Amino acid sequence: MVKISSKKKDKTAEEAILQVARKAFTQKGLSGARMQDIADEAGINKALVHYYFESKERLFGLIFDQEFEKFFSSLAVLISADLPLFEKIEQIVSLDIERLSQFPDMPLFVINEVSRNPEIMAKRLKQLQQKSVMEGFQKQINSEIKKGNIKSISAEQLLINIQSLSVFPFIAKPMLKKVLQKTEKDYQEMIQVRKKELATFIINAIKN
Amino acid sequence: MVKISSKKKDKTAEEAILQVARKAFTQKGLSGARMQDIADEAGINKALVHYYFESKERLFGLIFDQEFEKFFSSLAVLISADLPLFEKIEQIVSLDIERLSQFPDMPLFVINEVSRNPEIMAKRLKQLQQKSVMEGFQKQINSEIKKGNIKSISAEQLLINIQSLSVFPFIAKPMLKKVLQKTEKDYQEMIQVRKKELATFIINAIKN
DNA sequence: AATTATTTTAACCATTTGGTTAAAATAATT
DNA sequence: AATTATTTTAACCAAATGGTTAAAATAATT
Repeated sequence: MVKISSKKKDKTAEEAILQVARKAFTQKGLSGARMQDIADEAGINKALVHYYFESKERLFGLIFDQEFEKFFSSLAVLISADLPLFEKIEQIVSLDIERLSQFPDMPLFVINEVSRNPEIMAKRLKQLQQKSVMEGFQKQINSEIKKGNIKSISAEQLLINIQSLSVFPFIAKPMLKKVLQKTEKDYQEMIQVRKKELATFIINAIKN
Repeated sequence: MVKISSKKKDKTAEEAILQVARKAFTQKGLSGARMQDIADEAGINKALVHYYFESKERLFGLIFDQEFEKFFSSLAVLISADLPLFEKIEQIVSLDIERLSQFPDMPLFVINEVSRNPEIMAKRLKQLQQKSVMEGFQKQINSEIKKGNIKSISAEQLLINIQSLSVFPFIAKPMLKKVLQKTEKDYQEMIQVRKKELATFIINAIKN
């Protein structure tokens, strides 16, 4: 029988656990999340979590991999894309903010866990050939500098600037919300304004 | 006898605990830090930690207050200072990066704990009269816009941009270090370059 | 229908954790 | 020197935590 059957609305236990674990880990971190809570919220027994995922660390590892992927996926591709510099900046900012709006807990989670345990990145970063990506981007920038289109800047600093401007407002959201006394709706509107203005801000900063 | 006596090199137990606890909490967070570890590293008994600081939460609260203060202190003053806009931007960036170099763990710690428990800010933020500070800054910016010196931008967005560009490289340091394949020395040099270039970057972004 | 494999659970277990207590050591006061 | 107050410790404790085990429920296969 082709498995069209029975359950379909209620996802399998395995899926439920993953979904609940992601929420727990991204919000509370590795040390803050509780296996019992994950089991409870997934509506199953704690032993079943271990049955499917062995240990807290392994479950965490799976989640981390996926979130880490979200952080860097498509970014490397975009940086290497064959696009005019200013257009590339626009697309990176736009992509960043869309991605971050979709997964707001992701960057703080990844940054935190990498801070707690930097080694965790070693395995995950292998495939990304960062070096060639950065070199290519630097070439494009050097070319624009030589043409007199933009001021002198390193690919690294420009990239850090772009990511800082995109990511920080999501990482610091709860703090900024309080400091700026904004409601959730206000904050999201502010982010939308940013999405429009940020690329211009960056381009103005470097263009001659 | 005027207390010139005996101990002077070895700080009191209370001070030792605070120092060790700060390190533990800022590096591992509230849930990650262990009272036993704090006692061990301070070279005293765990009961003594409770004797001086009552509970983990209270000890944490003291540390948080101080780190929170570091985050915002002098910033509000500088924003309200009677300085030309561009000069003000230069000073804010400069102050930020010096402060962050001195307390590199502070921003991620504060952001994290506020994310975990936003209410924690309520009490601490009362005194800062943010509203008037922001309004004053907005006036200064509006004036510069009207004079045609800078492009249109809100005080909020400009401030978020400045803080993003300053703070993010410290928050994301372990990650960026790996991604950019930098040694500690390389990274610190990169930060120093930033300290010089950042104000210019921001000013270029807004000036006409 | 009987057997086998898979999924799920309840009941435990050892360790860790924040916290307490009562006594001991030390310092201050009389 | 004796008494009182403060600081420090060792030994506990209860709750929480990650993890295990053996049995029960369910699904798949024969």
